[in-house]
Amino acid sequence: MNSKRTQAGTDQAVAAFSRRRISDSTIRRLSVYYRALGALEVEGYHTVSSRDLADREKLTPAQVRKDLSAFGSFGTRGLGYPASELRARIGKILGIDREWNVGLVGVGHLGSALVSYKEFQKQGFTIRALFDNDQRKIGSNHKGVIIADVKDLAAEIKKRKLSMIIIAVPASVAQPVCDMAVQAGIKAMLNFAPVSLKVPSDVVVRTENMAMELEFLSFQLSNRAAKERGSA
Amino acid sequence: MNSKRTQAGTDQAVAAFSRRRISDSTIRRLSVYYRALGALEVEGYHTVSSRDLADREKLTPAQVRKDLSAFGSFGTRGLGYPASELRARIGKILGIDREWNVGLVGVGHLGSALVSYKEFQKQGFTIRALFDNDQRKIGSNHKGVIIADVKDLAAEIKKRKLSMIIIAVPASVAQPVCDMAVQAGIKAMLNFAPVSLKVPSDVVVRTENMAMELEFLSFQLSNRAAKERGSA
DNA sequence: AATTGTGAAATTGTTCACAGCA
DNA sequence: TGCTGTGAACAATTTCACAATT
Repeated sequence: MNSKRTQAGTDQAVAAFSRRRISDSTIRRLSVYYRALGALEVEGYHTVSSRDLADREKLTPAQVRKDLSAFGSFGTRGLGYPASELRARIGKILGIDREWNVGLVGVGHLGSALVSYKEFQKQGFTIRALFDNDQRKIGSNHKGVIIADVKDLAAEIKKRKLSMIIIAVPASVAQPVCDMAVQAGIKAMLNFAPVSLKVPSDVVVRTENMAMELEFLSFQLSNRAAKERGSA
Repeated sequence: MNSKRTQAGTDQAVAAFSRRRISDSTIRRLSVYYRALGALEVEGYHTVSSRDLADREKLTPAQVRKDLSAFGSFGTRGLGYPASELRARIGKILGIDREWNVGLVGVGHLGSALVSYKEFQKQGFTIRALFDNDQRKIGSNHKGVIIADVKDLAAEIKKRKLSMIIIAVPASVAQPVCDMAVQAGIKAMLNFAPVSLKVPSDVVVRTENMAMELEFLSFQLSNRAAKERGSA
C-alpha cells in the first residue's frame, strides 16, 4: 500500500543498491540485457518490452521486469522501456560507464589471447600491465604493453592504479599470485587457473574453468545417451 | 518409509540419472569435487569426509553429501569417502572416463590458445579438428592438426566422429556456424562468442562470455564503493 | 489495448538435524 | 564415537496474476 518506491526517480539506481539484496544471477542477466539492448538498438528498436528482451534471451518477461525493478522504474506502462536509455542505465549499474585499469598475470597462450580480446576494450576494460616470471618474456613489448616481472606486481598495481587483475598462470602458482595482488589492495580478480582461490571476504573472485564447462557438456551428453538406452 | 533407495548398490549411478532431477549447480559442483579429490589424493588422503571437501571449496558438508547422494551411496558412515574411488565414480558420472572428440571453429587468438590448453587433453577432451574461413590459414598445420575449411564442417564432424564443438568465431558468424553444427548432428557446444545461440532443445550450449565476467566484477567494485561512500 | 511493477504463490535449492551404521 | 544419507525446515529465486498507468 505505502507506495514509497512507486514514484519514478532520476537516480534511484544507486539508492536501490543499498536497499535490496541483489542476487548474482540478476547481475549476470543485467549483462545479458545490456548486450541484447545493444543488438536491438542496431535493429532499429526505439522502445523494447520485457517480452522482446525475454524472447531474445530465452527468459520470461516477468524475470526481466523483476530484475530491472530491483534498481528502479525504467519503463512506461503500456509502452515498454526506452532501449538506449535503459542500456545506459544498466551500463551505469554495472559500473561500465567508465574505464577500468586491468592487469594480466601470465602471458602464455591464453594470456596473450586475452590481451587481444576486443570485447574487453569495447566494454571499457583496458589491460594496462602484463606480468610474467619468464625472463625471456620480461621487458618485451606485447601489443604495446611491456611485460613486467611478476615480482613487481604490487608496485605496478599501485603505480598504474589497476583495480582488477586477470590470472592466467598455471594452477600451481595461482594462489601465490593471488596473495600478492590481495596484499597490494586488489579487490577483484578473474581467475582462469583451475583452482579455487582463497581470498578475504572483501575480495571478489570469478573463476573461469574451461575444462569444467566441457565436463558439464560431457555430463549432458552421457546423461541423454543413458536416457535413450532406457537404463534399468 | 519405503526405503527402496536405501540399499547401497554397485552401479546405482546410472539408474539414479533417470530417477532424479539433477540441477546444473550440482553438476558444476561435481566437477569441483573431482578436482579437489585429485588434489587431496596427491596430499596423501586415502579417505575424505564431506567436511574435508567442503572446507576446501567453501561449501557446506551437507551440500557435498546431498550432491553425492543424488547418484548413490559412495561413503561409509563414520569414516568418509574413499578418495580415489569416489573420484573415479564422479569421473564416470561426468562422462569423462572416456575420450571425447572435439572440433574447434575459429582459429584466431583465443582459438589457438584453446588448442594448446593442457587441461582439455588431461580430462580426455581431444581437439581432433580445426576450422576457419581464412584461406591463408586453411590447410596449414596447427599443433599437429590441419586447419580445414569451415564449409566442410558437417562432413568433418561425421568423418572424425566429433561429439562437441567449441565456437571461437566472431559474434556475427557464431549463429550460422552453430546451425551448421546442429545440422550435422552435434548435441553439445561451448560458445565463446558473446551472443546467445538459438538451438533445438536437444542440444546443450554453454556460453562463456569473458567480458560479462569482468562486468560482474565491475558491478561488485562499484557496489562496494557505493556502500563505503554511504549513498543516501 | 498494451505493458509495467510488484505482492503472493510456486518452485527450486540449501541447510538442519538426526536416525542409521561402521 | 564419527560421519553418511536423507526427510523436513528453511531460504532464495522464479513465475503468476493483477492493479496501475499510459
